[in-house]
Amino acid sequence: MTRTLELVDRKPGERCCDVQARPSLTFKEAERVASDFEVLSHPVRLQLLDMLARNAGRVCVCDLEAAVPVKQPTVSHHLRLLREAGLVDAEKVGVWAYYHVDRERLAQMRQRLGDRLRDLS
Amino acid sequence: MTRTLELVDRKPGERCCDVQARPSLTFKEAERVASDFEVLSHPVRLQLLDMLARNAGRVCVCDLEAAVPVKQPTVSHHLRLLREAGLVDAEKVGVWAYYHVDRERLAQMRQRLGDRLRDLS
DNA sequence: TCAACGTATTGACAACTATCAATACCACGC
DNA sequence: GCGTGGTATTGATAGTTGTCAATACGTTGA
Repeated sequence: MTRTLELVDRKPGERCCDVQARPSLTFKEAERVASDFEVLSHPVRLQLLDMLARNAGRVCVCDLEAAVPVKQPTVSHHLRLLREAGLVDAEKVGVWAYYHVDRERLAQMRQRLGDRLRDLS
Repeated sequence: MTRTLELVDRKPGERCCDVQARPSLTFKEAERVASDFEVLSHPVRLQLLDMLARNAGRVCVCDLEAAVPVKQPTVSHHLRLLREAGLVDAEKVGVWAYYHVDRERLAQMRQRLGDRLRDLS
């Protein structure tokens, strides 16, 4: 509403618009939001998260490995990114590592992203 | 619930888990979702989208340029990615280009991502 | 102590992304 | 036509990310 454009009667060299639009999102805030989206922007990480979310308990790395089309070190790499983002956590039992989602952190992120998407719409 | 782990009585070489967890998300589906998240995973694109969403009408490129900490070709690059994702559209008026969000496409994406986030929680 | 096993890390490489200077393109007024 | 001004594209470069073979690490059973 702050923007009632008159698209006629403007010449090169003049202001293109009546009102200079301003961002309401600082770059720093945008960086924080972007990093949320970033961790979700890879298919393997989405598949891993999906498996962990659907399996109420814990899932062992070998099952995760079997479910995605990349090799073990790559799975480990993506699991690390998910851990660093706080979305999942791991527990070692004997030689095995069992992963599970951190439902609270995941809910927080979902809330943040939901809010942001709402603001954009 | 398909997963009632017994974390004891397992030895290396045996199955680590009772039930082999399976993904419910194919790699192809995951790729589609990931590409949605990807376009939102850069701070400059988020700032641009934010500006466009908040300004009911159209915003000219020079205002967008002034609002983000990158140079004109880079702004143009990010605007192109947003266009290719279908989230914004452009209109040329004289020498100027005015951008606006595609509310419908944005709403669709919001719906998709909302659904997906719900599934993950 | 040792060998076997599951997982994490390292290191190297390819692929991709972000960035900007230079330039092309196009509409405009003269 | 010509020059000017706004935007898009090109091309080059630097930085980042994804990938996997090789290896390290830690646990287990013998």
